[in-house]
Parts: sequence; structure tokens; C-alpha cells
Amino acid sequence: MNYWLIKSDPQSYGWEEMKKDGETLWDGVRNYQARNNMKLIKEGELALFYHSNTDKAIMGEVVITKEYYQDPTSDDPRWCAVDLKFAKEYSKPVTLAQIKDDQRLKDILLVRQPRLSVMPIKVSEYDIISKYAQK
DNA sequence: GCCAACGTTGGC
DNA sequence: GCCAACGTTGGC
Repeated sequence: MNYWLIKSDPQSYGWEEMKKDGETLWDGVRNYQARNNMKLIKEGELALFYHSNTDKAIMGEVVITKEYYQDPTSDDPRWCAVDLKFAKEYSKPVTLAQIKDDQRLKDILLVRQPRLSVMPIKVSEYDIISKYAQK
């Protein structure tokens, strides 16, 4: 079981829409590293849903319902999409500031590589974040 | 709204 | 294949 973090700009697709839709396809990734990560995601794995720009916080969790396939928004076979389903909303979103303040999370890719939009999360990191989410 | 960081593109 | 120029992202 691997954990992931996906980033979204709420102006293009926000957590509210994710909740309302229940299920959606995650497309439009045009970055090789993010794409490579996306190809490693397996059906049934969990991803943290992060809002960039306005909230700068992890809003909740989603489950991958379909592994990577050709991105329907592109004819270019290099790009792919996955399907996601709403899993749970955090009672307290975990903010970037909290993450940055926690020494144990200093190596998290969210901080070290701020522009990457799909990234793996270590189990230890996931555990810390989910504890913050319940507080 | 600005700017730094980074990825991508294109000319050589 | 290198590197400068440019575009995009995202934090502040």
C-alpha cells in the first residue's frame, strides 16, 4: 500500500467539487515527474488532496479507482489520467505551515519540491499528517 | 501582484 | 548536447 499526494489549484478543480462529484478523473498533468509518479499509483491506494494557492492545506483523502490510462484531454500518448473517488474529509485541514513546522516532515516532497503535482508520501509522513487532521 | 524556482523549448 | 530564454507554478 502506497500513499500519494496530489495537488490542485482550487480555481481549476477544488475540494468542494471533488466532494460534490464523488468521483472524478484526474487529468491534465503535463509534467514528466508527476506523470511517472502517476503511473506507479495502483487502484485502491490513497491520495491526500492538497489545495495550493488559497488554502495551502490538505483537505482530505481520495481513493484511486482506476489506474493510469491515456489522458482523454490529450492526443499525446505520453500523458495519462487516473480516476479518483472521494474518501474522507479532514475535520481539520492540515496546512502547509503545520507541515513546515514539523521537523519530522522536513523531507516531505511537498516542501522539498513545491512544484511537483503528484508525489509519493511515506507511511510515517502519512501517519503524522492524519494525526494533525483529527486534532 | 510579485518573484523565485523549476521545467521545457529551441537555437546553435 | 548545451544553455539561454521563456513560461508556469505556487508561496508570500
